[in-house]
Amino acid sequence: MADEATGAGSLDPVELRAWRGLIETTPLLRRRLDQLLTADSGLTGSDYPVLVTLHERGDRPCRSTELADLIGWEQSRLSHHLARMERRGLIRRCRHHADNRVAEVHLTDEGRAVFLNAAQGHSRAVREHFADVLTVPQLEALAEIMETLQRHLAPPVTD
Amino acid sequence: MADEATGAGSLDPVELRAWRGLIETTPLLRRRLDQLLTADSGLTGSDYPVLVTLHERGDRPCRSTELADLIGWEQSRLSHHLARMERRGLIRRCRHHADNRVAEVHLTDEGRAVFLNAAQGHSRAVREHFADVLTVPQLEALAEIMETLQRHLAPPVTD
DNA sequence: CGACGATATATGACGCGTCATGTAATCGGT
DNA sequence: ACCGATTACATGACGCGTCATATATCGTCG
Repeated sequence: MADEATGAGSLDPVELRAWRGLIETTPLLRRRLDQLLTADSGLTGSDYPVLVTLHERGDRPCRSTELADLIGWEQSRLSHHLARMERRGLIRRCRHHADNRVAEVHLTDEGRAVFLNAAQGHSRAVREHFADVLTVPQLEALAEIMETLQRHLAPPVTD
Repeated sequence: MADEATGAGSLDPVELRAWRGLIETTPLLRRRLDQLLTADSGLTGSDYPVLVTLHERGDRPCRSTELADLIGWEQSRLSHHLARMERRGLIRRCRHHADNRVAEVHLTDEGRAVFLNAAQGHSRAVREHFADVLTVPQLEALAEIMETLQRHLAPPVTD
């Protein structure tokens, strides 16, 4: 077994190209877009999904756990991030009247404004650095690939 | 202009599926593999490329900047990470005799051993959660997609 | 009512990654 | 030999994300 245990290891060339490409390129892409977003709105890449989700819900308040589910984050990650966002005045957390454990998350006026102001540019950036660079079949293939990978990561309950 | 500025924004459904799939699934995949790697070797996902690269170079020492280039990391990221790895006894840094600025990075015996011991399992995990889940055409498509994206991120010098 | 388990969220510690900055050594011209 | 520029690397501060744990509240059973 002392072949090339280089991490490349037992992966053949296509597998390796795909794997390394995915694992190396995705963070670069994310970072680039984060930088653009931050430059023109002061938001970070992590703020974005939170703001999108809250905005989509309009006035209906959103409890923390529910928000975490919608975004697909761990609860503690969300808690930390909400703390940072609250400090910056983007959101507010208030206690639920009936159940004092739950925190209802609200977009502040400023949060909403900043988000609305950022959304256009962000979408444009995603197009420019991602969507417009690929063909439609490539986008379809990518979407399917990601869905496949995700299905295998989260084995259906009671696997 | 007050259409759906939801971040979905001006992206059509395929674009959105592909984008969100990529941006959400990749970190999950990375995390899963990191957990497996850590569980069975004590290495983190970030240690891996460093060890691979040093191992591939065999005995030829590697200066810090060169290593950063090979891996594709920022210099300061590598410096921080080498500090952590050095603390754990995986690598060593020594000053170059001729040019006292450069730090030559060496794999320690333990580092090499831990890496060799981890490589098999890691490759297997990559197969299991990634390569084996996709078809060969999907792997090829993915590799090409990533190469395309990367080309567009790093505009050839003197764009 | 009161203890107890479950639920909702917060917090602390720690590794990771970025940006800005610091420090030391070398190079190049004069 | 000297001085400014450049190179190589380290460091500090800070936001991010995870894991383990704390805290408060609620539900329920006796």
